[in-house]
Amino acid sequence: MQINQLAKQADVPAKTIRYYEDIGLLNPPVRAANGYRQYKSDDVHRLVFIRRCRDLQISLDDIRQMLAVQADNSAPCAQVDQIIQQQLTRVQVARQELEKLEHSLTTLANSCKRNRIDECGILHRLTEE
Amino acid sequence: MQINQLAKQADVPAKTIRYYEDIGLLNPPVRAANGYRQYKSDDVHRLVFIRRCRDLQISLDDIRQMLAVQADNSAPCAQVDQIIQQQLTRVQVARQELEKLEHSLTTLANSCKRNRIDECGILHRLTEE
DNA sequence: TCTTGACCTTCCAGTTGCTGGAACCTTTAT
DNA sequence: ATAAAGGTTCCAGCAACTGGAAGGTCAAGA
Repeated sequence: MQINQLAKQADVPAKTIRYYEDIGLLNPPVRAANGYRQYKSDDVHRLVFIRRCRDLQISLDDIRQMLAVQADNSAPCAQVDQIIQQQLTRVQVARQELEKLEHSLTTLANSCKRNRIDECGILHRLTEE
Repeated sequence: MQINQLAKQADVPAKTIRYYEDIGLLNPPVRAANGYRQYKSDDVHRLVFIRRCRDLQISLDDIRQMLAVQADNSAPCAQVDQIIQQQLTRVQVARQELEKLEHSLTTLANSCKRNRIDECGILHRLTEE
C-alpha cells in the first residue's frame, strides 16, 4: 500500500506520515524499486493509534512513550495508565483556566457601553489597574 | 528606565519586550549613549495592556489591531468590542472541546482494569474501532 | 587599579506539530 | 506525446516566545 492509501485509511495527511517517520514515531517502511514507501496493514493500526491519541491532544512525546510500552508485551500497563491520568489532569486544569477566561471576557464584553474609544470600558479595564 | 525595570513593572520578561519590539508591537524606544533602551512610564501602560490581553490568550495579531484602534481616539470602539466577542466565542468553543476531551479521557482511564499490556483496556480502546 | 558581577546588546537556534511549496521523478491514461 | 496524478527530498514558515553565545558597559569592593 502506498502512502496516500495509508493516509486515507488512517485519516492522517501523507505529509504528516512522512513527518512522523522523520521524528522516529513511525518506522521507515520498505521501499519499492521506484523508491515509493510500501506499507502493511499493521502500519494502519499503529497510525490510527497515534491519530486517536492526537485527537485527545496527547503530545507526540507521550505517544512515543506509550508506543514503547506497547512494544514490550510483558510490561505492566501502569505507565500507560499514568500517562492517561496526566492527560486527564492537564485537560481538567486547562478547562478550569478557560472557564476563568470566559468569565473575564464576559465581564469585559459587558463593559462596552459607549461607542467612542476614549470612553470604551473595555480599553479602560485592560489598561487601568 | 531600563528594560529590566520595565520588565518588572509590567511583569513581562525583558526578552519578550525585545521580541515585541522586533515584531513591531512596541515602538523602538530612545537609546541612551551606551545603546541601552530608555523607556517612559507610558510604555508601562502599553505593555501592561498587552500583557493583560495575553493573559486572556488574545493573539498578538488581535492585540495589534486593538492598539491601532486605541491610537485613533475618535474611532468607534465597535472594533474592540468585536474582537472581544470573537475571543469569547473562541474560548467557549475551546472549553466545550475540552469538556468532550475530558469525558473521553475519563472513559479511557476507567478502562484500565488489568495490569498487563496485552490485556490493557486503554490500549485496546485506542487501537480497535 | 583591577576585577567581579550584574546589567545591557545582537544574533542565531530551538521549541511543538505540523503545513506549504519548490524541484524533481514515475506511473497511468488519453 | 503529453498531461495528470501520484511519489520523492529538502527548505521554510507558522505562534509566541525562550535559551544561549559572544560581547560591551557600569558600579562597587579589595
